[in-house]
Amino acid sequence: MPGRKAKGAPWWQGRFRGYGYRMTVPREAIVGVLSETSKHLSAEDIFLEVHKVYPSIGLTTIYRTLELLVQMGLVFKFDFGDKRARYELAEGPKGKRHHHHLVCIGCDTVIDYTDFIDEEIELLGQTEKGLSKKFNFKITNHLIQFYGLCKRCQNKK
Amino acid sequence: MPGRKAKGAPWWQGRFRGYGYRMTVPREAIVGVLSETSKHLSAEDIFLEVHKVYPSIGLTTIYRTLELLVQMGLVFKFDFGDKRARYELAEGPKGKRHHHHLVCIGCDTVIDYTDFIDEEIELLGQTEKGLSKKFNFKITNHLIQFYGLCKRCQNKK
DNA sequence: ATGAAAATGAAAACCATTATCAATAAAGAT
DNA sequence: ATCTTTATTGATAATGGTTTTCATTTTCAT
Repeated sequence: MPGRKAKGAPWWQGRFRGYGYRMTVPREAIVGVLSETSKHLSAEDIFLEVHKVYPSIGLTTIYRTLELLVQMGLVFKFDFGDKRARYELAEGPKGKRHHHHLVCIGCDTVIDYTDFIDEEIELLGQTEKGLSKKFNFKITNHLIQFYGLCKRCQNKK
Repeated sequence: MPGRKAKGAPWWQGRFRGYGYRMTVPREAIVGVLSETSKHLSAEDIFLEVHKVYPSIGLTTIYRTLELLVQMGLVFKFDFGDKRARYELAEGPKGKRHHHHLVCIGCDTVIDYTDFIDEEIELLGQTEKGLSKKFNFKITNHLIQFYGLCKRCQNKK
């Protein structure tokens, strides 16, 4: 029954333990917020959201935890052109589909797309294999973003 | 005779004029530095290089000019994980081949690769076309980066 | 329950990038 | 060549997201 609200430990706790990290209330809350949105949240966005439930958790902890999560591969960190970094939960067990981004350089709006992912993924797989061998790299991740002007910004000028 | 040191106006001057911008000594110097390296320079790197020849040119101007160049499409701006932005001349008339990046998350080393570019470019072209139509986006650019651990960093831990 | 070590929060520090503004230089007109 | 307009520049200060610091609190194996 995959969609059910489980009472047991959330799936990500094992991940923390596996890395030798402790499970804490702030970490729980932060992953919780990330897992309930499909938006690209900034550290402050997450702070504000967490703050509603746990007002005592500070922004510093948000940053520290996010860094940890990125390092664990549980979260992706993006730069979309506005100054702040954006964070997204990497695909979890019940996760949404893997997607790439379409970024408007006029208004910094970001569209997630999944439409052409399959072909991309296949090519990426081959490319990764080739690059790994040639450069002795252990590839763990990739970033694909298209930049351009959204409809609204095309008309602006 | 494409490889010759021309005495006339460098090729990029027309580009500035075309945008209604003036051609100045600092701009000349900055594009000059970028056109003579294949490294990924930070604003400060460029400042230091320019400073050797024109000690009066300030860092502010470097930033302003880079922003201009990026906006003109003459320069690409990248974020490789160390805090500073990195800049690269977009392919010019005598430019090097278009390339993508392989970024080590251990030491922030960046490798330019061109090996698998052709297949990637073709797929990207199709994807761009599809995305443009579906989302009404005017796509002007793309970013592809692979992340992982270089040989040295794999052995470290 | 207990204690060692990890994690946290408040505040200060950091530092790449931007904004300000008076002085300078580019480019067309004279 | 000089003048005039206006973009551009440089020094300085300000900005603001992110990190550091360090004393306090919390986790979790025992």
